[in-house]
Amino acid sequence: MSLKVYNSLTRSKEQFLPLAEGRVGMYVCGVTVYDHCHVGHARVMVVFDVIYRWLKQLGYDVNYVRNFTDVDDKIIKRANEAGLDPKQLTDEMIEAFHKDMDALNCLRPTHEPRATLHMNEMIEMITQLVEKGFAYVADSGDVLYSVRKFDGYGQLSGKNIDDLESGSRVEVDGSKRDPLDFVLWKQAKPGEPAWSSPWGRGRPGWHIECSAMSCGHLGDTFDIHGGGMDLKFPHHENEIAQARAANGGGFARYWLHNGFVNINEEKMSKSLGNFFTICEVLKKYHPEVLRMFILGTHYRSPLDFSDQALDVAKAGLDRLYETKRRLHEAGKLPASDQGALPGSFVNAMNDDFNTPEALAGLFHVCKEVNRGLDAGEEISGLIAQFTAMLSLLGIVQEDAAQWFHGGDLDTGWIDALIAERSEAKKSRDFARADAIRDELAAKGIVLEDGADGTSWKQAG
RNA sequence: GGCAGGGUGGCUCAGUGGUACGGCGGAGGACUGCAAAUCCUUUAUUCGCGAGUUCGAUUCUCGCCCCUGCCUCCA
Repeated sequence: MSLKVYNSLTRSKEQFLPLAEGRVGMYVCGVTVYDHCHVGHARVMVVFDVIYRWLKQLGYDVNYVRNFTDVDDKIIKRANEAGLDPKQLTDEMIEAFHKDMDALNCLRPTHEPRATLHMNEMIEMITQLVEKGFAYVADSGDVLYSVRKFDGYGQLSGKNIDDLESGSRVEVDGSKRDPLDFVLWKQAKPGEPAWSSPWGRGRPGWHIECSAMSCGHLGDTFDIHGGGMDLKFPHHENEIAQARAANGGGFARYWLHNGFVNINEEKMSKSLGNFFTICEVLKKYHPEVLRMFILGTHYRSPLDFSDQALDVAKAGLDRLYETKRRLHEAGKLPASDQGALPGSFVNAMNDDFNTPEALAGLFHVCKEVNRGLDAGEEISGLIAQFTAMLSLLGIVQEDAAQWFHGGDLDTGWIDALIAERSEAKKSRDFARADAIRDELAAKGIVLEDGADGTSWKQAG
C-alpha cells in the first residue's frame, strides 16, 4: 500500500505522488520569533517531524524547508518593550526554538530560512506582481495585492470573495482599493527595521516571505505545504495568490493542515492567553511525554491539553519503557534500529499518517515481546520491529533505567537499602524487607523484584 | 450569516456497509514470601437524536440537537 494524504485543497484523501520520482519538496510554516513557543507550536513541529521521518522511511529524498518569520510588527513591538534590537530578540528566540525542538526530538529541517535573509527574493516577487498587474502601490506608499485580480482566490479555504466582504471584520483601510487586499510591502516608520526597495525603505508583509522562500528553495511547483489549520486563511490563501500570480507555477500540490491544541475545549492561543509554553510543560514532564501526547491523536483532530492527558501519555510510555528495560537487562536490545516495520504500522502511517493506529500496532508488538520474554522464546524479529517503530516515532529513546530513575543523580542510598533488603529477604526476614520497601515507597521509590535482582523506579 | 471539522465504553483515542483498534482505569486469575512489573481473562447488544436507502448502518443520504474552529494577528 502506498501513501495517502488528506489534501486540504481538494478536501479529500489522495494518493501521494511526488512531482519528481523519489524526491519530495516540503515547506512548513514555522514561527514568528518574538516569544517562546507554546504547545500549539509543539504540535505542528512534532506532526511534521513525523511526516518528514515517514517520507524518508518510504525512501524519498526529502527537502524539508521551515521558515522563521523574523521581521514583523509583533517583533518590533516586543523588541522595543524589552529595549532590544529586533535582531537580538529574534536570535534569542530562534535559539530557544531550537532548544525546544531538540528536546522534543524533532529532526532539523533541511533548510530553515529567515525572512530577513531573503529580501531580494521577496522584492523580486513583489516586482513581478506589480508588473503583472496583481499588485499596486497605494496612496500610503504600501504595496498591496489586489485580491480580485486573482481568479482562484478562496479555493483553499473554500471561501468566496463576496461572502468574505459581507461578513467582513476586516478594518476598512482608506488606501486599500478593496478591503480584502493585503500588504506585500510596508513603508517603514522612523526607527523601524527597513530595507531598500523600488517602493522606498520598508519591510515585507507577512505572506510574501513564505511564497518567496518556498518557491526559492523548492521551485515554483512543489509537493507539500503544511502548517496549522489557522493558517489556511488568510495566510495560505494569500501565499497561493502571490506565488501563482507571480510565477505561473502551481505552487504547492498537497496542503496538509494540523488541528489545534485546545484547553477546556477552547483553542490554545496567544490572544486568548490560555497557553502553556513548551519550556513550562517540560519543567513538569519529560519531552517524550509531550511528543507521545501529540502522537496519540490523529494530526487533523483537535487535541485537548490537560495534565490528565499528559499523565495518560506518560503511562503509555512507562509501559513501553518497562519492555525496553526488560530487553536491556536481558541483553537483547538490538544494536541497530533499522529493523523491518510491521505491516499494521506501515499501513497506519501510509493512511494519512495515522499515528494513533500506528501506536496500536506498537503496543501490540510490545505485548508480544513481553509474552515472548516471559516464555523464553526466540523473538529477535519482534524485538527489531519494536525498536524500529520507537525510533521512527522518536519516542522511548532514553536509557530505560534513567527514564524510571528520573533526574535523580544521588541514588547510592537507594542501592544500599535495596542491598540490605536483599539480605533480609535471603534470611527470610520479610518484616524487615517490607519495612525497607515501605520506607522507599514513602519517598516515591517503587521496587520491582525481577529474575535478575531488584530494580526501582520513581512513582508517578 | 458563510465555510470547515467534530459528537464512539469511567477517561482517552482509532476505525469500518456485516454489531467496534489501542492506551489509561476497573474486576478476576497466573507469577511473587507479599508486592511491583509482566502475562491471561474480563470491562460498549453499542458508536449525539430522528427518519430514509439496504438483507444488514456506528459507517451512506436527509433533517435536527450540541460542540469547536476559521471568516482580524494566530501553529
